[in-house]
Amino acid sequence: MLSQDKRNLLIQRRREEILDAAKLVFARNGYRRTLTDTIIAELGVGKGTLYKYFRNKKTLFLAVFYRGMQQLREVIRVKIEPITDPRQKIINGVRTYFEFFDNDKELIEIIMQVRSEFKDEYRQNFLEMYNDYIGQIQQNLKNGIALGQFREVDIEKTADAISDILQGTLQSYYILKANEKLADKTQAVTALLLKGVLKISNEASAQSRELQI
Amino acid sequence: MLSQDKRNLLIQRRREEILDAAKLVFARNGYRRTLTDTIIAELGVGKGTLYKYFRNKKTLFLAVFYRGMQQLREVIRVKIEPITDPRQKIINGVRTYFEFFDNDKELIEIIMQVRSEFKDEYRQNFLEMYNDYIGQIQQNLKNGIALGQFREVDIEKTADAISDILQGTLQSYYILKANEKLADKTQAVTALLLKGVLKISNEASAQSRELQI
Amino acid sequence: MLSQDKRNLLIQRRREEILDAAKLVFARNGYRRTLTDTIIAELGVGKGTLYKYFRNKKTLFLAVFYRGMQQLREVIRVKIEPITDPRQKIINGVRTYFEFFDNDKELIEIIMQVRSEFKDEYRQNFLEMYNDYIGQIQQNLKNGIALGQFREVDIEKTADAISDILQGTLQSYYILKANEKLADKTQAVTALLLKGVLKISNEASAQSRELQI
Amino acid sequence: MLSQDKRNLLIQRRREEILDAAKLVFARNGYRRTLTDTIIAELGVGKGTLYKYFRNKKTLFLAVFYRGMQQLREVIRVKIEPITDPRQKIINGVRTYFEFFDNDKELIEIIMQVRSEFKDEYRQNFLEMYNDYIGQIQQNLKNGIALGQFREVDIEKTADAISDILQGTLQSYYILKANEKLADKTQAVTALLLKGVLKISNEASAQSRELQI
DNA sequence: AATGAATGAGTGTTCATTCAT
DNA sequence: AATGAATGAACACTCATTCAT
Repeated sequence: MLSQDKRNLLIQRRREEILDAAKLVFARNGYRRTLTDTIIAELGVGKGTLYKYFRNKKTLFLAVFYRGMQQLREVIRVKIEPITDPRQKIINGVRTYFEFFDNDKELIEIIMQVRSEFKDEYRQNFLEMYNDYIGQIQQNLKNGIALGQFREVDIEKTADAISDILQGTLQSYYILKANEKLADKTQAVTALLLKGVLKISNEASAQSRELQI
Repeated sequence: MLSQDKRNLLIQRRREEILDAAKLVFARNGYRRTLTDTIIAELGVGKGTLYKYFRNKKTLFLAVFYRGMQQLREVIRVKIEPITDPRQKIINGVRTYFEFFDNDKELIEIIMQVRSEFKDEYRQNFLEMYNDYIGQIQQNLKNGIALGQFREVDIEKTADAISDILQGTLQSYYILKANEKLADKTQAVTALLLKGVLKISNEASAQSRELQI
Repeated sequence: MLSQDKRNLLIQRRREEILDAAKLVFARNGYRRTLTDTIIAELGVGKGTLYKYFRNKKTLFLAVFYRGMQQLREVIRVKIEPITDPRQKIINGVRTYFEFFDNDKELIEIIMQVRSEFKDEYRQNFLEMYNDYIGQIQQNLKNGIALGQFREVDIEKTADAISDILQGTLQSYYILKANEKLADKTQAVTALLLKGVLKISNEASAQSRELQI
Repeated sequence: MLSQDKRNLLIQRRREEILDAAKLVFARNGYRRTLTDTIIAELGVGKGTLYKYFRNKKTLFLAVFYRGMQQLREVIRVKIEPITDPRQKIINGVRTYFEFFDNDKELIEIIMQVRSEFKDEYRQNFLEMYNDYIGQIQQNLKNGIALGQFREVDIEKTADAISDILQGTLQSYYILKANEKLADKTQAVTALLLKGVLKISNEASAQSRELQI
């Protein structure tokens, strides 16, 4: 009889193995086209084992997603939260976000699948991330404005827009399966976020009053 | 007996009716959860009729999608292509894009579904739109730079980033089902695209060289 | 296009065919051991057809049961209800009940299966039959007593006991698969119900007061 | 190290504990719906232990049943066999039978389950009980007739009918889950068995010849 | 041309039983 | 002797598509 500790360790390890195999197969085939048979074949375990660890296919799939989101949160917490300079925070935030997904491309597929297959679950998770993520962007904008670095933008809407450009970049990367790395887009995205396309902001700002927005 | 023309007209009308009903049901339930039975119930025709007009469920779904994309292209062609001033083109482009989807929210759902269910078909369509859409953004950036309005940005990557922010905005709108209109985001998105968040671009630009990007 | 009437007729006929095949297979193998595949093989139709007519296996099984109970009720209504003489009603009632099941032995199996697999559904049906069945036995006892034919028995409990002897006979017949007919038991059962085993009731009755009951 | 005797005693005790837990769970949920997991949870032992004592679920279930039948036989042997007066034997037999099941209601559920799930095993057991049970009823009828207490009934069929009324009473009690005790039915059942419903047997007997049986 | 009854391939999930520790 | 993690055979049910009328 194994000690309880050893047993728990093995169970935990097995759980992770299942999540790894499932992530691989779900990312390759999509949620619907993935057969539980394919996952267990990948794993080399019996079907009962799968169902011992996860109640059903949906639960397994969402567990893969939640684990990924947890890992993203952790990276944000470690690499981005400590940064205090608002400009630097945007720059590093964008790069870190992109690098995270460069290192875990399967997770992009998983996220896209969750969005369309389990919109409710995705929405809830998305809202939960507001604190760690959009909330932080908002705070960063506030800090930048207070320090005189940033223009007095509409904080909420601008934070949304910044979040959206990241999501959108991920999305188009997912669709086009570009061979380049996401992180290669850091420069262009960051420059756009920080400086926009206009040559001289102030002047542009003056002129834009004449423009019909 | 109807004349051939009249018959064709009727057939065309019936085809549109089917697409309308299918769009409604697909948007409401998603592609997978939509039953052909639900579509014909919405239509009030027999199942054979559906299959007379569309080879299968997938074809019908993609036809709904293609029709929507065609309509978007048409709007872009009429409302955006004629604009020559680069700044104005960005501003109006964003607004027009958002207003188009405010007027056809079901299409947002359809697009999101196509993306995850039929990635290949979506990719192909996406690439086809490059000429009308990303290609136009690139041309606009070139024009703006030539006219001295825009900074000398990396045209391809910046165009991608602009496209991504629109896609991302659509995406987050889709997820959060915000009650506000998409068009309400025009100001914030446009300001970000044009001016970025930095207070004084040139100065910021100078400083950013010190920043680690 | 078939007329609506003709269509309904065909649907009704098909429904009955399915019930017949299902009764055969359920009676032969029992509810649990019956595969839907076996039923459709017996029928020679596709599986979808089965599920078009009956929502699931349980519904189909209970439909077989309910149809049988309906037929029993009908036989009781036609052959037993009209009888007015209390003694004759008991005699004919027992015989009719036994003959009904001699003519539909599969139904005995179905009833036994329902009892143990779907006790709740059986109980409800049993209670519903009280009006047509136990209620009638009670009324018959009352009439017999009023006419001076019957002793002044406890009507409710005696009616239950009469019902129980019929159920029990069915039950033991089911278990022992006797080759003889149920109806052959009519004489013995009826004699017991009417006269008991004692030689002279009155005397016995007197004596039985001394007995410890 | 335990002595062989002590070990055997422990094994025997453990076996009884398993049977007790299994009876409880089988009676509560029925054979099919009972999971071996539920039984071991009730017991607080591992699954391997269960299978050490009983080859499989069916064997365990039938062991519960056989133990109950054995106990019934023992009660009959002790309480009924010694009775010599035929009338008293019927009266006490019915009461003893009912009281036995009042004291072990779970066994009623077990018996009903065995009947429909393992008809063959039940039939065999039923036949084995003929000697102790139906055989005894037949002998009692013979004795009653010889003593002049009982009418000259068809011994086999009447014995069957008497057995059937007991089975049927058990059955309807099982279905209706009456709150009253089975033993409360003794009077009505016994009266029916002994005296029937007719007021004056002899006269009735005469008249019944005119009746169509 | 329109209908809708019939089809049947495809798949997630359960749970009794085994056996390595 | 006892454990409980692992097993995998078994099976009900769905729904896009067809085709006879």
